[in-house]
Amino acid sequence: MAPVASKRKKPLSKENPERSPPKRASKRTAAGSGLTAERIRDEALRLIDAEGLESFSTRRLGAALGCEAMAIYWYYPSKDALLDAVVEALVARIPIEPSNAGDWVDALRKLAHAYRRLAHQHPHAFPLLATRRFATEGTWRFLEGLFELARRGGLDDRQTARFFRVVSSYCSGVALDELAGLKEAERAKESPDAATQAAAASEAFPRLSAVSSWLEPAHFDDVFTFGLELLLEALERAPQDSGPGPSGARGGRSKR
Amino acid sequence: MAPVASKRKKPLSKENPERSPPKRASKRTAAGSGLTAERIRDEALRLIDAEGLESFSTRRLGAALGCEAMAIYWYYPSKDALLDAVVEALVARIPIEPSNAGDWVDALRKLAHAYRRLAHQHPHAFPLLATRRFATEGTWRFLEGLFELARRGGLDDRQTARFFRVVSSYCSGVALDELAGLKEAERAKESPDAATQAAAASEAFPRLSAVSSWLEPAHFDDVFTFGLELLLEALERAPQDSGPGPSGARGGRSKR
DNA sequence: GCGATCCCTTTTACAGTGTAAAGGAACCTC
DNA sequence: GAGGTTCCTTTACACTGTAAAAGGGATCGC
Repeated sequence: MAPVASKRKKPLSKENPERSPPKRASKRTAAGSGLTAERIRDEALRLIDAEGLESFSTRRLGAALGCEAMAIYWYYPSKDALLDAVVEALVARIPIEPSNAGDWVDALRKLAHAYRRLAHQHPHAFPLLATRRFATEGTWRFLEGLFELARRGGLDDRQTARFFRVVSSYCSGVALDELAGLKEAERAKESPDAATQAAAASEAFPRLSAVSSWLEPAHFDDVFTFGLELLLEALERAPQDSGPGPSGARGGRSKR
Repeated sequence: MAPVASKRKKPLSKENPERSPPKRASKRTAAGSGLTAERIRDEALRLIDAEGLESFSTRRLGAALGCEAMAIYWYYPSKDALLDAVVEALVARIPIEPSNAGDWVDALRKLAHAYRRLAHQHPHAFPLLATRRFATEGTWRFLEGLFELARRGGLDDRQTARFFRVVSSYCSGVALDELAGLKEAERAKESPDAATQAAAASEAFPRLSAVSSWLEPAHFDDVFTFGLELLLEALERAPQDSGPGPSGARGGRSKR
């Protein structure tokens, strides 16, 4: 949910031997042992989804793949790079239509919903997204199309950037909040200890308790849509009230 | 930035011996060795700020404190619990005025700015906040006051919850995005490798490149305030247009 | 005085981590 | 065949969180 990034954290050992990850369509018979970068990455995602990010390790991944942990390092220079690839695979799951035509507000809305859906489908893997940036050809192409749509809709670059950042930040913020809320609810279900504590709190803080009940998982969809539409409505108003000129500081009525 | 949570992840060994962390004001002379839960937590935060979250370990913390790593475990049942305490100390740094009077929109605005400032002051520690929930007496009191303000402003619980969640999610989303952006910029500065890649991208994706320039650190303040005020303006409109009744589904014109 | 008891810290140990480095074994090209 | 490239395993190292036990003081009851 954030454009423009570079890659690689480590030059993989010394002075870029750049020991080629498997030259696409290796001449060697494909019967080697079935190990490929894609299979490793997919299995990594599967493991993370199944057992959580904390307990994910290269040795466990190796075991799941039927090889030693170190075999992975022929395909990825580090665990970190592998996780980058997992993130890449995740964002690739966001459906991006051709979207040559159509209005950009709706494109942004679809993107927002898809992004949040991703968080719910991969709750354990999603936090990776929030911290890492991703930079893939496909993402760039998609954003290029999205921003072109914005231009045709009459928005200048600054306005486009603002709304994009605002909406995407909102989405990842909400998603993280929701995941924390879900984990919370799970824990509360299996330990009665927290229940009494919550009850005590609701007596001491009646307003907090009343408001919090609207923040529970049952209302997640409602709250998310509420905020998103708030932003999108402002976006729809944006082109016409662009003011006296292309520049000039709008918004921000009061500082801090 | 999210209320209501429970505590403890592990029952600390077996059947709650609950080996008491230092009974406040222990009768024993305070000359023991100067080790206290607070000092440990503060030093932990200092270390994380200074050297990053990744490289923070109990042994390094022990070294910084002048004791063995295991000494920490008398004060905290696990590293995780210590990190919870660090998070607690962090949110305690958010200035919370008495705020008996005043309007709640402004209180929310101040909270938003303070939260983001925290992210910038503790870039390495901040990601802890985004994933963890915190539940301290002080936070609860603060939120109780905030929500009471909202009630006096004419908002019902549902509306209060929505705006609170929307604004706080927005803030943590933006903060994370900005931190990623800053780390990015740092890396780009020291490795010229990425520069060429970026140049290539800007040729292939002119719209993306033009819009992205508005997403750089120089415009962080501007973009953040823009989105925040967008939300707060909607909040200011909220009480009067509360519609025909206390319930009823507003917003959400189109689904997915 | 003298144990017993508590509080706090160090010691030791263990299972697990990421990954550098070297050693095969299978195949391809000459 | 010989030699090189490609993929995978073995071994090793430094480091992690933390359970368990073993001190070492201070303080108590006697």
